[in-house]
Amino acid sequence: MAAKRASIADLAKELNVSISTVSRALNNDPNISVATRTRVVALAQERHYQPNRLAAGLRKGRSNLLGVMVPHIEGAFFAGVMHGIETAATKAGFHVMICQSNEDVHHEKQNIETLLNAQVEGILVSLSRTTHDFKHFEKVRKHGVPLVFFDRILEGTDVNAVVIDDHQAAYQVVQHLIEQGHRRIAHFAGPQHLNIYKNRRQGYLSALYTHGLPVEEELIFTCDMTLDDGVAGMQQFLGLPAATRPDAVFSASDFSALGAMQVLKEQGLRVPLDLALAGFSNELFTSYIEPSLTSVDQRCEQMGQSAVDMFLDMLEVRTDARRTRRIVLQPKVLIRDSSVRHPAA
Amino acid sequence: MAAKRASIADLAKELNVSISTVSRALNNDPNISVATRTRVVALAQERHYQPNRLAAGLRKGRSNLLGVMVPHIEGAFFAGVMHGIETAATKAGFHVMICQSNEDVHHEKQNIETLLNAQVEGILVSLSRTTHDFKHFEKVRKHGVPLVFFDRILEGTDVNAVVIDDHQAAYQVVQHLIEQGHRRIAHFAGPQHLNIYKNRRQGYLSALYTHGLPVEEELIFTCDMTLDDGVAGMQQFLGLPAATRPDAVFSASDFSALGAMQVLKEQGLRVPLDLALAGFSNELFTSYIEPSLTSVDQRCEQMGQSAVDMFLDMLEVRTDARRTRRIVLQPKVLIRDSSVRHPAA
DNA sequence: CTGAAAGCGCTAACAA
DNA sequence: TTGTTAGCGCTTTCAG
Repeated sequence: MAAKRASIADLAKELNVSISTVSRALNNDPNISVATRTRVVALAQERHYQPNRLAAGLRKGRSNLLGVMVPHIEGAFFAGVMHGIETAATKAGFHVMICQSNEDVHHEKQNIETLLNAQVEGILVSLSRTTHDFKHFEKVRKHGVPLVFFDRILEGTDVNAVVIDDHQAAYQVVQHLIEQGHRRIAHFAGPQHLNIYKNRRQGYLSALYTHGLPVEEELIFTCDMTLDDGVAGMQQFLGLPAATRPDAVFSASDFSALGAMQVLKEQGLRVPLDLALAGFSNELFTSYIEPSLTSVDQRCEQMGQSAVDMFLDMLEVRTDARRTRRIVLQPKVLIRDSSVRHPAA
Repeated sequence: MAAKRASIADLAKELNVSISTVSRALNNDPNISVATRTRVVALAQERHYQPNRLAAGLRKGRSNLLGVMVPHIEGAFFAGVMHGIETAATKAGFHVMICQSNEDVHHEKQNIETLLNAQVEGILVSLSRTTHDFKHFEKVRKHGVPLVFFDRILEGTDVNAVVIDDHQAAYQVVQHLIEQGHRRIAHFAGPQHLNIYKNRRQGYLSALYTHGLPVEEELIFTCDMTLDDGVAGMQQFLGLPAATRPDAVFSASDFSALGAMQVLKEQGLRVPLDLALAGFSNELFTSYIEPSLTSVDQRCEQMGQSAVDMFLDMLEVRTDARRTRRIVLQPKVLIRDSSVRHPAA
């Protein structure tokens, strides 16, 4: 079947008017009589006319495409951000083109190329875990394409970004742990070249410092934040002499916290009585496991929304692209059973 | 900054060759001398030339865009499918444009328009829960754009689709429950205009029938499959006279099963001892809650992959678009603690 | 209010 | 092997 799509030219011929008249009618140009507009619109409807965005885009130098690259789409966080982005972008008349880096710099580079020659008008990125340098993003700048990072950005770079206040969130979690009477608080830390893990670690350290607790290097386990890493980390902690063992663990990710919890259960240790636990990201399962896991809501939808807003701003004021901006969202600590010494009666 | 993007014409002028020569060099056309090709490629690199896909697409009547519409992106299932789609599409040289219907027919209609005039070359759809009729998809057919449904399709329609064998999966789950000694097996059923829920219900009924068990209408609770629905359903079952109460529940979704589990725990009832539970979808949390929840792996990645494959097929043999095809994937039942009477020692 | 015409960047005959 | 030319479908001056 595949009926050839009707074009503006087709409609024009059929109505005996010029191409530009049809175009105007269809684009709500004021310079056109109501009569002709009605005729045009009617026929367009009848012929199931669909404007060709490729052509319009080519002509106007716009594509109405917004590129998004995430490390992966699984998990509550990125799915939530994607939802926020999609909603905001659609409202602003943009289509969202999505791609995943699979936590791999190589993929990341390639995707940048791909997005660029799809003529996206902007790119929103959350870095892959294996990204240590920035060269592939220089190209984006050179092309004058607005670039907004969200959540994961490279430490020490000056880029437009929307992030949450990881430091503050970590600080609050650890402070809460201290208030619950814990004194030897351990930390599962992530790759320190990523802002998020660095800041969470700093927040952890700040809280200890402020409350006069010493920092014990042996209580900081740096890893990739998977469930298995959490298992390994907890096993390592349990291997310490009883006196130096932690009485609480603040993990920079929910998955590692879960791994730790599994180890504790296997060992017959009780959470939070024998050891308190807190994670990060408010993954769906944190509410459902037992005990429920204290975690941090990262405002994912809001983050997607803000990233799109920032992109739209940059689109308007292309000129002072020199000035970098940063939006910092306030996270929300969610206290749950895994960290409360005396659960409410 | 925003250096104007170099075009083929720019390169041509700078090299004193014709536009088509440059085009050929860049597209690996054999009809060109190695020397000129080298020169062209070199300059292209230096000028950070990016082909303009809008222009190429306009000319070739192709966009390299594949549209995907899902009800929402949260949850393990759709995220997994999206991953499969993105991977397969990228390999085939397509970009993925994503949009969500938010389980709302209205949105769904609108998104179809949007995708169509973005000139996508195909559309992959999983229906919104509130979709009861098909009109808005007729338009897609009329435009000759390949349309592939996955997972959720409308009952009684003849469309290209890739689904899992929900009937079979449900049958196996219920059979397993029967083998565990359960005799009064209840069912949380979803909206019956959707194939997936209808088939799961049929599978449930088949299993009962095959094993000589009666169907009790009061043991079938039809709802929207949310966590709250599961709570309500379980409460209703617990309200039945002791003698007619179910001893197992097969829920067509993990969330409802979880809701049921929560109610049981509150009531001090033990799973699976007092009542066995099974869900559907293999949501992440099903492995992590206690007891772990028996569920069904829907082969999400594979589904995405197959949907893209089907689309690619349709692209090639546009002619016999009359013949509809269906790919049926085999699901995998995951037996976990929530349904096993005597857990392995 | 309407039409003619140029051109966005690229590809693909057809010539040379 | 290279160049010339004609559009893909649309927007947008500039004339009328």
